[in-house]
Amino acid sequence: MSPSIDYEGPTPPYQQIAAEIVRDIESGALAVDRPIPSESALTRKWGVARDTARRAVRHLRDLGYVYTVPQRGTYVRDRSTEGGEGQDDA
Amino acid sequence: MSPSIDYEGPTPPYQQIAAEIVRDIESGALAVDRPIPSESALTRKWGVARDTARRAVRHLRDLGYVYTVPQRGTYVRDRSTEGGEGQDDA
DNA sequence: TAAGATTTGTGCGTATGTATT
DNA sequence: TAATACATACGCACAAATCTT
Repeated sequence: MSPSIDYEGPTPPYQQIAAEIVRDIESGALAVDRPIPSESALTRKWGVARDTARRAVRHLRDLGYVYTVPQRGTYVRDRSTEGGEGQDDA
Repeated sequence: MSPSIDYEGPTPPYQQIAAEIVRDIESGALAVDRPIPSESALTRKWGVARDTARRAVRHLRDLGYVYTVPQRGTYVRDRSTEGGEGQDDA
């Protein structure tokens, strides 16, 4: 199913994209240590600018859902037992 | 003296700008809870794009040197005793 | 009350450098 | 050599909140 951005609501596009990826992670659609869609992929999939896709990825990193390997890609992080720095939410 | 960016070295411009502000903070030139130069000011002062100025500010935030109040400005954070989340460096 | 300036937040487009495959 | 992907940097624009006049 193709996602769509809501430009009217209060939630910024990059957060909407991040939320979608979070759902994919928590549902298991995106497994641990597997790459999430690239910036280009997100750009095409959502019809947004690269910066927006970048913000989404950065947001996920800030939330601790993923980790980025420079010049390689961004991967799903294991939030279950690895380390204890997992910030749950609010 | 007017600062200048070194575009040749390995240190990206936004980090050079951030480092300069860190020096101002640690020297006391920028006091706690006082605003650091705005993004526009940094843009003019260093002759860089706003994106670069924003990165510098974000970097300072990531390092725990400042905090940003939306639509207000970015201020020097008290890293001495307030809270214990101060990440010293590496 | 209103207008204007200031500042941050967000978005889009593009280019270059570097590393990996 | 080429495609892919990330990091960084440049440009521009508008919105929202704040502050000043």
